[in-house]
Amino acid sequence: MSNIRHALNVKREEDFAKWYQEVISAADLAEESGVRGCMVIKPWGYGIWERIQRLMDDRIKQAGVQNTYFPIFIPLANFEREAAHVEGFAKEMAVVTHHRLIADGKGGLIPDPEAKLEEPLVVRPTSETIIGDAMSRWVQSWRDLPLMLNQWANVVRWEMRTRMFLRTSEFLWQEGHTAHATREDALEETHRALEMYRACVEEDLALPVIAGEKPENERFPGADETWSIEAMMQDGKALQAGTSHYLGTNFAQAANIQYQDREGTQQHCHTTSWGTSTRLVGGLVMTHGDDDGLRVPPRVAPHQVIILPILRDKPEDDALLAYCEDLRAGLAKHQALGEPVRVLLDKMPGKASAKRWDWVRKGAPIILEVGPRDMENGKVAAIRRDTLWNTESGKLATEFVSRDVFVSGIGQLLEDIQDSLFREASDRRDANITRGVTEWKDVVQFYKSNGKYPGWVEVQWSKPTGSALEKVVEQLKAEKLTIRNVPRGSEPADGVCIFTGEKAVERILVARAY
RNA sequence: CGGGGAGUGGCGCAGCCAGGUAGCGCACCUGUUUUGGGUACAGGGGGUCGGAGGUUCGAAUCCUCUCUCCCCGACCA
Repeated sequence: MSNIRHALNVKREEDFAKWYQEVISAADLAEESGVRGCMVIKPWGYGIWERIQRLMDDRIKQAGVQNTYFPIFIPLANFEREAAHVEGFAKEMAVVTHHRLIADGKGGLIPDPEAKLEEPLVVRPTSETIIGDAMSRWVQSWRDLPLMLNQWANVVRWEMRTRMFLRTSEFLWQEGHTAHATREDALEETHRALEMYRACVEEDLALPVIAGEKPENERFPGADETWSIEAMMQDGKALQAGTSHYLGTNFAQAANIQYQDREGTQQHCHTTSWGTSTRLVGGLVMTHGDDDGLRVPPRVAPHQVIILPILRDKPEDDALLAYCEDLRAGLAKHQALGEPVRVLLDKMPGKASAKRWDWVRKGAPIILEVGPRDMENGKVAAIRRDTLWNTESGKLATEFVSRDVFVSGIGQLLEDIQDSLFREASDRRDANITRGVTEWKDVVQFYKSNGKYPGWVEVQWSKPTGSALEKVVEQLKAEKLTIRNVPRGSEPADGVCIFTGEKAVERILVARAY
């Protein structure tokens, strides 16, 4: 318990924001770059992102969506077309105005005034406009629909305040863009993407989420409907982990995406867009991290098993390494969670004990220590990252098991870890959603008295619009609260609106958010 | 972008108020010791003190400007 000596210097309960940063650096995920709001993603962090990409990409392709790549630069005129979109993004755009540098005469360089672009290019904050432009050329007939595209790319949004992975000026993501003949088809796609995100994030990243529709004030600029999956972090705040938008015909009208229907008349397409980003890595940290660093769920772990030979700089090391290599090959032949087990034999020089703590902080699901005596006895010393400590003794809960038993059970073990991480997170999430609050003062009181771990509150409302909604948003803002979403498939409303006192029409989740 | 805080070897910090030419812990390297393990001891390497300009005989320390990061707010994935 208290005698446990943790691998990090900051504990979650002491200072969650500081702890988060320490995990990012201690787990070797990323570091500051010196460029405002931009980060360098290091091998372990990028490896996790690559796993997410891989699993998400498989799901995207299974749905019949094709990958493409569009330019990072968007002509200003192109970007200007959709009014709400412009209004939403204009204030956070990076703009390219010159194409050449010249010496400033003081040993430095400045943009060449002679090389000013006739029309500035904006760095994409998202690609609806430029992809819409292509769609207008690619779609002619109802036979061309649906057109379903995706791209993996970087985007730039000039953020006021940034946080590693959660909100950076440049981030990596996937953006799906589809065009359909009818509203029904586009809505179906919007929900299909949302469900795909729910499944990927819950099953692969082990982050329990609540899928639902965003209220009007939280909609994507230019969307008719915005849906999200919301995950609860360990400090009780909500993290939007993925969004899916039904764009109506707004972008189709702006970009002139039309098709000729079976009757020969021109119709505007109904489009959708949906995205998930490197923010998911931040969600992984704030959901599965503990006071010893990160815990990576096996499905997204670049390496699921780390073999650490206890090398002693002696001739016997060769035999031990051969034994470990044999162990590695044996494990790699097994399947876990539908894929070959990913094993790393860490032969890097250095003390095994120091390397063990490095892997603990990084969150490799299983660490195997193999010394000469293990080799002799045919055993391995196995450490499960998700249940690291023996809380009674305050020591690591290392298990000495027979090598053969361990190898044949690896698939089941990794599955157990994946499941238990998800269960731990979803139990915590469920325990911290409070339902049945009917008075606004109780909501205020709730957040006053649960400052450390606010959690979420479900309330009923009358779904006001326009200025009435603005008033509600102001009221929430005063308590640092936001409406997360209207959970999909929740019970119908049966009370009165907590804000207006009118008859309630639906249930919403209220929370503090990242 | 407003308010507050901070940038000193890889990490965490002291020194700055009362200018004199850089220090501690961890990590790292070498050696010895130890060997079911976050070992111990000894020796050693590494920093133009975020950057630029200024004051001064002399600046990590004082002044000006600037960049970056953190916290709070406004904005947002």
